Amino acid sequence: MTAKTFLAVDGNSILNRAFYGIRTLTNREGFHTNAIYGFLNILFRHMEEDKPDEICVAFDVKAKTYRNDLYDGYKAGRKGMPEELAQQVPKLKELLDAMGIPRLEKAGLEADDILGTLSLQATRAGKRCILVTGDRDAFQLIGPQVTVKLASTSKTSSPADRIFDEKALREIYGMTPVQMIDLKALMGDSSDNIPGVPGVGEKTATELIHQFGSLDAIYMHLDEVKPSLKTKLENGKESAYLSKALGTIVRDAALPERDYTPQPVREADLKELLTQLELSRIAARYSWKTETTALPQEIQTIPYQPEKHPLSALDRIYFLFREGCLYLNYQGKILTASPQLELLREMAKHPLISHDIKPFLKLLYTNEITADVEFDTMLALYVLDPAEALLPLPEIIASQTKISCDATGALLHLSALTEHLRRKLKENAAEYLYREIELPLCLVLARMEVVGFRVEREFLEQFGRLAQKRLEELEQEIFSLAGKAFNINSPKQLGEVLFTDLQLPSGKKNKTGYSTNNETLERLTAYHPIAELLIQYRQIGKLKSTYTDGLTEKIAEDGRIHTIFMQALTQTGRISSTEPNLQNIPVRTELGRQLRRAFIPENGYVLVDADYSQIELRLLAHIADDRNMQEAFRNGDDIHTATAAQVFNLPPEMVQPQMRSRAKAVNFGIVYGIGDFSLAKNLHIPRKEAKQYIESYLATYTGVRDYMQRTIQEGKKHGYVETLFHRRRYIPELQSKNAVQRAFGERICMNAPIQGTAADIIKLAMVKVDRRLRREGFQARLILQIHDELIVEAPEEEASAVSALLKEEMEQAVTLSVPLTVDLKVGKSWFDTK
DNA sequence: GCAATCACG
DNA sequence: ACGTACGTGATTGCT
Repeated sequence: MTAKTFLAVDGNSILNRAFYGIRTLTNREGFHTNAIYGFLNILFRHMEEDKPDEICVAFDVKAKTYRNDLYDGYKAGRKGMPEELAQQVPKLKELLDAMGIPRLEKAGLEADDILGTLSLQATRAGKRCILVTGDRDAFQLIGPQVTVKLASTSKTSSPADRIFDEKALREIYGMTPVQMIDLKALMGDSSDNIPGVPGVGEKTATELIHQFGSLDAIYMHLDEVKPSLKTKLENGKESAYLSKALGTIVRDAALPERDYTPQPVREADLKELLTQLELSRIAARYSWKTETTALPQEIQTIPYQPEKHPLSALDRIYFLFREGCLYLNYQGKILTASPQLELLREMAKHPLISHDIKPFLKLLYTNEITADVEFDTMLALYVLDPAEALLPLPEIIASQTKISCDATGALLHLSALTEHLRRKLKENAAEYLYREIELPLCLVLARMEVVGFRVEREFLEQFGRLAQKRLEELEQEIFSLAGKAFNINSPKQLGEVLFTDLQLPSGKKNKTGYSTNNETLERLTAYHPIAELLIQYRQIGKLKSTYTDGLTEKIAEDGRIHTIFMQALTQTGRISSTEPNLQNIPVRTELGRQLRRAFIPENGYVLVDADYSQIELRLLAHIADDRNMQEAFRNGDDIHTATAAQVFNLPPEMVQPQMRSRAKAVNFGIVYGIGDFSLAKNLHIPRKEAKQYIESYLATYTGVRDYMQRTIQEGKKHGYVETLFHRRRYIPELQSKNAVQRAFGERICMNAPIQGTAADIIKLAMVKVDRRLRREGFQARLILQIHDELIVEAPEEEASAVSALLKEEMEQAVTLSVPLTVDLKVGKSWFDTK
């Protein structure tokens, strides 16, 4: 049986930290709640980290302590508690009582004396003791079974940085816990008005302790100290011993040894208190059904309703946030400023309008500032014409409003651009797409970026070392087969080795010479053993450079990778992921897939992975209105088998694996606007045969055939194609004089509405999933989207409820002529969600 | 800064 | 005669 864990919290110290560390927060009546909110979050965090068997929160009592009898200057000059904090203390005590958390206070004792005494009692009872405080004085209490955790309100520092034990003390200060008392006796502590020895600061005090070991020893060996210091020490002797008495935490106070096991929560009382204080985020941690709990105040999009709220232009803030610098249009004047907290809070009182607002939203989220987002011109333009959204702002303004301006002047014309885009959205019937999908999604993506994906650095590094070893072995074998050393990573040098030195049959050429890509190497395996080695070398080299090394560099202080989602980049409506790209982590090969073991959830959490099954083919069936294909999906058939059965005119049970895989290739190809040449290449079959497959396919799915014709016609007629939600893509290639370009344009006509509608749907699902997770008080949060797949990091106990929520919101996001189905997996790593 | 290569949906 | 399936991002070599 392992030792029990006892968690003792310095209530006053933590309350102070929380009060000064968290922005002002009040309920509607103006009662301050920031210290309570911060205190409870810190308490919860440590309870989750340490899972203590017993807990005690200690408070000071407003009374003289024996220290005031010793020295009437003790803590003199310290300001009294501000009223905003003082009012929160009794409420916090009520809350703790309702939560069943034991607390303790005793006249004449300070909270750290209670911690000192409790920690000694706990040690004697054979328990592990963890002290949570914001005060480094507690280091003197450290012992073999006693550790100190310094609390902070920031979520960024890792728990390990805040845990102090004997070893840490030795490494950081080179001292034992007891020596910390003497250190302070010498150097004093201005915050408690402890005098110490005048003229002796931290540096001298530390040297003295290191040299002599203790205060007593110093005074026994005063002659060994240089004269100037000796005088200071002699004069300050009384003060030093007084300081030592003041700075020594009491460990033998008369406290009854009672049971500090947490008691059952008094639900009704706690709920009432939290409702009164409007601490819905805290309430959300308790699994009540939320009939009355108000929505946590967060960043939200707000509608444009000029008839209801005739806002003047001055009510809104038009601004740009670029490279860490804020540019505001304030009453017609351009202000440049750094994003200071005060300014952010001031800005957040107004409806916000910007071009590319996501980086600013991340700033608000990290500083827990709430806001209303009214318009983002980049996102509006993106749904109207994705090719334009990333152009420099002055070019956008010029092309949209015929106003010419420079980069600074652009800010002055943001309102004109906004009004113009509002009209265009209406014209294109794209208001829903913009206001209910793209704009709210921006808030979701900002949060996902801030949260990040936890990664196990050790795993990646070990993987990298193994890869490096294997690469070196392969390199030697390759050089020996090639008969010389060369740069394997240079396609040019490799081509020379393969096609000149070794005289292997060259195949495809590219712009610069012979191709050495994987397809070529596969072909060469029939001629020379070097090909197989090169394939391996390339694969492992890729894993090492891009994934092992590349990802390790991107791990942030918090142990997580924070990708950036580009929301206005792709021409189809998909989002992309950069720095690093988390949407192309290997999965197709077994070796590469192992890397996913590095992607893990926070402790006590799991990953929930939900992916749409065949969403693009289902959308093809719906959009093309192909009754035959719809039938297969409605029956729940395996679509590739069903396709093979139809095309080869066989009953499904007679379909052979090779037939299914060919049907699968055709199904994929069709979505891209396939040609016989490419299908032939893909399947390694004669072009004629490929042509035959395509013809049979289109004869089977006549709805698809007609749709392909129709969408190309539409594209040529209007110059653009649209998704179900009216996301537009203009296709200038259709006007090209180059037949290859025109054919490309036609394939875009066929593919963009399908790929784009799939993007619209998963985006809508993300907005809905995120909204429900927060409304219903889950701790779970979205962390990644990979085109047809969502990954949520959820506390273990929420896993099943979150799975159900994901499935429901994703499958029901839209109603089509075919069902959408979602597959779910839960695991302790991304690898385990296969 | 481009081309080649390869990782993903 | 021509080139040949949609959408992305990161790394490497080379000019």
